[in-house]
Amino acid sequence: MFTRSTILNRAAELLAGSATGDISTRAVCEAAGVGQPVLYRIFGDKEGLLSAVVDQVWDEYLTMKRRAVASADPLDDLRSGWDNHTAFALAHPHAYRLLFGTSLTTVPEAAAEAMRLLTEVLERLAEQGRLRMPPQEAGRIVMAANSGLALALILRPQANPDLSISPLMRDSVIRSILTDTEPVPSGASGVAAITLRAYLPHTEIFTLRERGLLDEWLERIQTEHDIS
Amino acid sequence: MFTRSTILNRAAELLAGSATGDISTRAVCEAAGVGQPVLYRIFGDKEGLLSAVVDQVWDEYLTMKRRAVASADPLDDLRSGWDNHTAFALAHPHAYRLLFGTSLTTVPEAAAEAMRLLTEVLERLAEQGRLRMPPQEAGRIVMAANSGLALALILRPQANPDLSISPLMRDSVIRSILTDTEPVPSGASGVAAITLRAYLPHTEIFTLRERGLLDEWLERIQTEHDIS
DNA sequence: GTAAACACGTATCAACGATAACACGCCATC
DNA sequence: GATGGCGTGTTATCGTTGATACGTGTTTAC
Repeated sequence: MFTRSTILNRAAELLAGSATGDISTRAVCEAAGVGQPVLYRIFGDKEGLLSAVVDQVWDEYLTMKRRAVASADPLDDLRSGWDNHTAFALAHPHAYRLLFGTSLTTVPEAAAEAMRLLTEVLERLAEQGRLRMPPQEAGRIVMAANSGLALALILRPQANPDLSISPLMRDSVIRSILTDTEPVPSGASGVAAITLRAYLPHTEIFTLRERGLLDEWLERIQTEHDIS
Repeated sequence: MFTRSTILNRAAELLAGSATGDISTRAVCEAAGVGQPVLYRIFGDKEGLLSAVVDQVWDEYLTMKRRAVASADPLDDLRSGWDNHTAFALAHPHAYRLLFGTSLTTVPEAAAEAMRLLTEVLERLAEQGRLRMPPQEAGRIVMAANSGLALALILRPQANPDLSISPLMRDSVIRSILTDTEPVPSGASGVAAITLRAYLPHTEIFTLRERGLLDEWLERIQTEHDIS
């Protein structure tokens, strides 16, 4: 499949160089030195071509992000992830708009992968007891906020001339999903178990047997973490 | 200017009824009973037509919002503004996507007007000393977050099947721009449940069945505390 | 050696955005 | 009252675009 990558590269170049973010299959085929039927046999559709282009452009960004080593504090990863996301959007505005601003019927891959990487970082935060909501919901919030800001920066630069809004919004959103407590690196689970064991007698949502078994399990977590 | 409003109404209907969010000037003219040159003399361009359609669709929403009486607490206005914004986006997905997801060169007035109304509410909050940043910056943050969420709900409904993410994100974003006047509502037990649920996949001290049941119970605690 | 499978280009279609050229009704001006 | 400008509409047409039918050359299997 040599022609496929050729078409993909030329299409990506034309998309990056276009003023409106729209490209024609004819121009792509002419740049790639092939006829139109070749393109349609490989990608089936113009939308199929655009989806493949978006996936390719995003892939280099996502592989770079995957390769990045997790730092000691997941909060740093969360912040740098936001900054990288925003920088990528500004560097590839058309590809970004195709992924986050239009409804391509066949592009779940890049978006799902980005969300997966984000959720990983958030789960590390949750393990430390610093997340005030489930990682999935926090991920949706961060992703929606980040993409909303990036689209605003791309599509309305005159209304958002100041790029410093990005770290400001980043820290605001991150603050809103975190607890106010300091990080508890290792003992978070044990502390959480203690907290819940103290809470159990005051709730009515469990039967006596459930409560008893839950208390046993929480105790098991607690002793696992050597908190006495 | 009777034909202008006729064309505008027919175009809005066709846009609302279209599957892809795209309409052709030919179809609009045929529905309005006029020739194409009429459309082009009035709106100059297809983009001019789309901008006018977006402005018209948004106008009914904005006038409704303008007419709404300011409540005693600007925080209530801010919350209802978020909810109305989201509801409008879901009710008019194509017009919304045209305004917040594409780069119409002839900028619709609607975006600036929506931002102005939002800033008014935020200025009332600032007067009460409850805003931790200038109203303009807070407005950009809230607008970017709200539009990002709305676009995600419109364009990726399968990834965001739960509409309850909207009030969750609303309160998170609002909390992040306000001064810390209110404590975390539910506090320790809910956070402890979240922490332990994130910890469960990484421990070996439970069997698969134990882990599954424990996760269910922790979820029950979490929802009982309704962290939002 | 022959036929089937495959890949590619030529020519073409239907739909689209946009425009030139012209036709009609209205109103102020002389 | 004739006339010229002006707003408003039509018909016919151009160039471009997404998409495809069809023929041709090449490779592969037996």
